[in-house]
Order: sequence, then structure tokens, then C-alpha cells
Amino acid sequence: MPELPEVETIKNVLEHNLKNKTIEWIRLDYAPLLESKSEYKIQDLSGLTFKGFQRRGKYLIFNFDNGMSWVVHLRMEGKFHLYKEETNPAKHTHLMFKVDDTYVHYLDTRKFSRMAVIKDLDAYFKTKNLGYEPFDEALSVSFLKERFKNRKRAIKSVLLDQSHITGIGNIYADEILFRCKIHPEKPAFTLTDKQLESIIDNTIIVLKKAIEEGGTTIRSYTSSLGVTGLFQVSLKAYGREGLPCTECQTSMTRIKVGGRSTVFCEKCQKE
DNA sequence: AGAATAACCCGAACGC
DNA sequence: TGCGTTCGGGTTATTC
Repeated sequence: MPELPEVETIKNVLEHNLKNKTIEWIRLDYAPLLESKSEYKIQDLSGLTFKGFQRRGKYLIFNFDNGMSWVVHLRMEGKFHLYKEETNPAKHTHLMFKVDDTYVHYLDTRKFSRMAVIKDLDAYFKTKNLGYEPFDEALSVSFLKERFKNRKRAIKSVLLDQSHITGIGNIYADEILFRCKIHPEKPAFTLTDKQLESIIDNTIIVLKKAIEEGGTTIRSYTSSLGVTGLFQVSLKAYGREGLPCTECQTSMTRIKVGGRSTVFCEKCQKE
């Protein structure tokens, strides 16, 4: 499931492969992937040249030479595959396009991902209500204190809420809380300043490290041809149910928090 | 206002 | 072995 680091990696790979190249043709075979709020059809991208590549939270943004933008949210299993020759669509290929020497396939097994073609990026993202980027210097203890003061929900659930900090998903939320030694069910408003500081610091550490590793690859997720085969080598919480805690050897516990699978150490992350 | 829930999908995991 | 059921994941819409 691509979270911020994976999306950042995919952005970089696509920039490397597509920048300044022109879309000769494009086709979308599963119409629901295009959001109803999309101002333009996928077909309208035909003839445009890739210029800018951005990431906002878990959203990929492609900017074109005429000012239009194509926004893609991969959700759980959206992925791009690049080929140097014309290739038949696979079972879950929903979109294909050709630029110069490259054929690009977009696949999504679950059909959960979404995209839009727009010209006003700011207006589009206003409707998404995204919070600060984790690396934004404006992200501070006082900001989180204000945001969390009436939040009785579990901190894990609040970290998944994209309106405070954007880009954290289920995997890295567990990693961040493990590093912070904070119980995932601790109500957000009860966190001390020190703990909020710890969340900010460890969010940056965890996400930066993951970006450096090229994004964590799990299950069917592959970022894009050329960067497949990377596996989570440094996850200390997610997926480690029943395995010894890397700090104290206690068996890691899995619970549900807000309906989401959550792994933590009962000894290191006390309530 | 915040919080809980359903909906969207379908392969994998699970239960019998 | 085979079949039916449940689960999970991010986000949005809906309801309380």
C-alpha cells in the first residue's frame, strides 16, 4: 500500500522516465477510476507533454505544458508499469498510454484508486482537506496540540486522518508510534508536548528513511518497473505480530484500532 | 463539531 | 479438495 515514501519514489521514477515526453495516445478502460469531479476526460491528455512532477500527501501530480494537471491517488494497489515495446494489457490493466519510446500501463487489482484531470490544482486540493506535509517546517507541537485538543479518538486513528499531517498510512503509523513508545489507543488529546514532539520527529525519521530505501514494497505492490523487488527490511512493528520486539523481545501484539490492523509492543508502548 | 459506519473492490486467507 | 465466508486497505459520503 503506497504511502508517502512510496509515492515519492514513484514520482521520481516517473519523472526520470517521462519528463518532456509527449503522450501520443492514451486510453482508459475502466471509467470509474476517473473521479466525477474531473474537469477533463483522460483523452484530453493526448498530445500533451509531461513537464512537472509533484507529490502532495499520497497524491501523484503530473503537470503538462498547457497548464493542465493529472492527479492520481494509488490507494492500495495502483501501480505503473513501464515497457519499451507494445505490451498486451494484463488482467488488471485499466489505463495505457504511449510516450515516445515508452509504453506505460496503469494497473489496479482492487479498482480502488482514483484520478482526475484538472487545471486548478489549488481548488482541487482544497476539496481534499489535506494537512501539513510531514517535512513542512510549519508542522509544530503547538499546531498538533491545537488540532488534537478535542480529539478523544486513538492517536493511531488520528495519525491516519490526512487533515492534520498528510501522507501517513497504516504501515508507517505503527512504525511511528513504535519509535515514539506511545500506545496506539492513547486518546490524542492526552499526549504531552514531549510526546507530540516525538511524533513529529519520528514521523520525519521514519518517512525519510523509507524514501531512502526506495519505498517499502509489500504484497502485490510494486512502485514501477525498475524499482520492484525492494522489501521491507526495516519495519519494526507492521506485520510483526507474534515476533519479538526489536527493543525488548516481548511478543508483538496485534489489535484493531478504528477498524485497522495495528501491531505494537505492550511493554514498550504502555497505555 | 467530532465520531462511527458503510461503501467501493477482489484476491487471499480462513473455516468447514 | 472444494466451497463459502471474511478480511483488509484509503478515502469519501452519510448518519448520528
